[in-house]
Amino acid sequence: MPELPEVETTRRGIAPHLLGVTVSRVVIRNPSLRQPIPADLDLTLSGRTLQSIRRRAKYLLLAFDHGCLLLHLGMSGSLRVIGLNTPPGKHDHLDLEFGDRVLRLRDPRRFGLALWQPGAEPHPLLGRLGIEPLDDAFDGAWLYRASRGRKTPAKQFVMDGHHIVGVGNIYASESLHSARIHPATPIGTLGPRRCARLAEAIRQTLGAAIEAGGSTLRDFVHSDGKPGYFQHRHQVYDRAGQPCPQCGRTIRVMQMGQRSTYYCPGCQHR
DNA sequence: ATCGGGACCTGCTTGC
DNA sequence: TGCAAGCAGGTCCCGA
Repeated sequence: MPELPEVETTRRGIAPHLLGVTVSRVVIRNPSLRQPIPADLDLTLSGRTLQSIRRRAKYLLLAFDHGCLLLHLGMSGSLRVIGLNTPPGKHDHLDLEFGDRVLRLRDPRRFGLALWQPGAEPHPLLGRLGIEPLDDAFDGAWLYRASRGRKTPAKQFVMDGHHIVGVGNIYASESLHSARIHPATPIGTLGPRRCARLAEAIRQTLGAAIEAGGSTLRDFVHSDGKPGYFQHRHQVYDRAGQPCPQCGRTIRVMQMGQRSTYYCPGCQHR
């Protein structure tokens, strides 16, 4: 499920219900995520008060005074705040109980993560992450500098979290379409103006999706509904064979780096 | 150093 | 209707 907009929507959805509240118990039903959930997490967190929830890339960082719980939703994860004693489903692997409410992690494919990082140091997994696309520092000049000499296709570059974080398969296709750049264009061949267009398209696409997600925040608790932006009509993603909303040409799909890549042969050029 | 491919998992859709 | 193949929004690790 989650690309950056859903992770950010999740953060905003759960934070008001949990900030400043003390963990009463941790229940691990199935520790087998991409890495095992630490078996002693109950011991680590019980009695501790949640200080903040931040996001870095697609990681959610739940900070306590003695360390930080890292959550990642992988391909299929989701988090809900529900009432205590709500019966768990088959793929509800982890509960953080906060008195009368529960933060529940569901993840059918189990590509997610729940890891504990003691102390104030950031977890090593965060060490090699690229720039946040919504940071002021991310702009056309940054992209131009970072991409010189590279032959990687533009789509793979913007999806590589060591360069730019949070741009997943959907928003990579959408951003490139918005910037009118063919996904296979070697990133290093883009000039300053196309770099500026692409950077702006990424910021704009992600920003709009977060805003759309915000419209469903009030339903976030007790709900299994998908965030609003997910019902939103994408311009090219998952629309192969349909007409491009911009120019009417037929949208195509190709494989790039094992992922389906949607583009419009009319709008997007190398 | 950079890049591509395989690996990790389950569930849903598609096609025979 | 049943079954197998193919595909899905992420990331890490390996080898060329």
